[in-house]
Amino acid sequence: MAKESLDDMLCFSLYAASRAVTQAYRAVLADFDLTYPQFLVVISLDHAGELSVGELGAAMQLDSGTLSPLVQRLESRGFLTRERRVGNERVVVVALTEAGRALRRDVSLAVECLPEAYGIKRDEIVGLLDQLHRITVNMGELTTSLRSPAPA
Amino acid sequence: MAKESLDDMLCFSLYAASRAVTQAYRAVLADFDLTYPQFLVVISLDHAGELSVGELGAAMQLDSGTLSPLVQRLESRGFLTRERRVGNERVVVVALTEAGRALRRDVSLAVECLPEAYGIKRDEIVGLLDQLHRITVNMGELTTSLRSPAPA
DNA sequence: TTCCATAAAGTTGTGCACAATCTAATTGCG
DNA sequence: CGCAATTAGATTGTGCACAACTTTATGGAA
Repeated sequence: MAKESLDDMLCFSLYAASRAVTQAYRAVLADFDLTYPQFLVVISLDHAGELSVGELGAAMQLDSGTLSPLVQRLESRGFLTRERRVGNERVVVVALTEAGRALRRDVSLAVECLPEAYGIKRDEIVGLLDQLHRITVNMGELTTSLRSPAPA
Repeated sequence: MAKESLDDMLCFSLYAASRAVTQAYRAVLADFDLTYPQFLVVISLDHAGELSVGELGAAMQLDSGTLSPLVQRLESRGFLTRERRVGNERVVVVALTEAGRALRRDVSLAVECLPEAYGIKRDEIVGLLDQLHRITVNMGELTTSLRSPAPA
């Protein structure tokens, strides 16, 4: 064995599929000058109402190093507000503005057509989502254990 | 409907799973000072013997804007050679050096343990790879058609 | 109350992704 | 041949991802 090609490696198939999907979203989101991660932030905030930067990071699996500048860019364009929580000034709470909610509505309509084009049958989707979640959880735990010191 | 959370969106589940897997690889590859895309280049070259930058791009689905600097970094560390093809000086042919092949062997051993940790049963893998390939192909075509002008 | 550990977000630096542009080599057509 | 169109890579600029570090705020414990 060994010498397998990239297409037989699950890690690469995931990497390629994720980028292909993101590119399709990018093509649609370009009309709104939104990047794909920015789109995810808008979706999350519309869903949750308001979230701290940390909660947003938990939802998207991203740290403040990625989210802070991303959220600042969306704030500077008027799509969301950032304010420190009274009683705990460390926490920055983020919420959509009315312009942000309008954007969410317009963008949702525009991307609605994309999931149909996956070529995945409706009855395959639930199983696929479950497999992807398992991979995400298991790899997250593995990464954590790889970084921890070996058992004392 | 609408108002669904990120975890129910296939695009996000793919994005999260891909990053989680890449992070596990990163934790292992750190010992070799290799990034995940650099690892994929080493695998591809070991598999194919030698490839032009364009062929490497076709295999990895990346353009020269990403590959050129990446390949140059690997060349500067002595893992591969870059030379223009005689008879067509536009083409740059890339191949592993002996050091590159040795790196491939060492890295392969180190990452061998990762696929077992996905938590995906052996008999699920083939179907999952097939679904991911379908998504990659279908989204690639959709992106192309979204960028082309409407049918004349 | 003072001080230290912890927590949350922001900052900095590197390397991808990708669009857009540029340069140079090649092809082909008049 | 002469030269416009094409092709292959490289370059430039923006924005993510992520590690490492800094800043500021909070919460205890002595």
